[in-house]
Amino acid sequence: MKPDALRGHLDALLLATLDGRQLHGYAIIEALQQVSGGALDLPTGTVYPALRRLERAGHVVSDWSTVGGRKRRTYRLTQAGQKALHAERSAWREFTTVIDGVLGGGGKWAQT
Amino acid sequence: MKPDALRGHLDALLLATLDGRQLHGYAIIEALQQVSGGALDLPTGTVYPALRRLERAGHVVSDWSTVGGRKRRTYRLTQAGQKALHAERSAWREFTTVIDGVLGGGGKWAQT
DNA sequence: CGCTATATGTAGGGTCGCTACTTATGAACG
DNA sequence: CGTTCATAAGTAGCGACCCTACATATAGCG
Repeated sequence: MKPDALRGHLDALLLATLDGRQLHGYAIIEALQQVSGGALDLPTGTVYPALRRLERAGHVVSDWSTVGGRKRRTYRLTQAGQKALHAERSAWREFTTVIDGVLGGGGKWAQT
Repeated sequence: MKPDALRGHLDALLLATLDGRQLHGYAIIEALQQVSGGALDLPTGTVYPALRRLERAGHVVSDWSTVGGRKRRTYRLTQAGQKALHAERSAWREFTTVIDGVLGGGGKWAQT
């Protein structure tokens, strides 16, 4: 998959991954690898800044914890984040519908 | 639809619009408006540079013509463009499958 | 003549994911 | 004890690319 096809959809992935549970950054990356069957292998330089953006936007909050001497910043959705996730899902459906309409067309552009 | 959700998918739209016919830039914009029911209203500053990129890449070629005193640069797909369109369609299917898998999940993230 | 639709184009900016690098700890291995 | 690897978080800077705004030109209408 080309690198930045994700442009504009990364937030949705992160919010969805945090839906119903709390995870730290590293775990989010691993979770995305798993659910995508390895197709999504996001570098830390992509995920950490994105999480901070989401926190600045008020969509997630973070707590520090220390597990086995290692610091973990654990994120979870806020109510605004839940709302944002809902909005992202709608936007995604609309987006795919529009693009599918252009790409698929049903069989060429067939003006009926 | 947020403006640059298109990021990385614009080429696919343009190639698909030119599939099986030849159009000039302005007509491409109108065609995309029509097939998307108005959801896609691309500014000329987006489309024209994109078409030149595609031409540099060898995916389309252009011919000048004058219709009613107005100059038109008419584009059509090359064989490489056809191939690229095919690749874009596959990439799009893969992309949506992956993102759908994360966003939909089937009902939360349900680790089975 | 002025205004709108048609038609193409350039300049500059801003976003955002990526590459590459840094820092730090615990565990395993010799 | 020292080296290396996995875990964990982070920053700096780059580059692609879509957008806003503007420039240019003609045809047609009032």
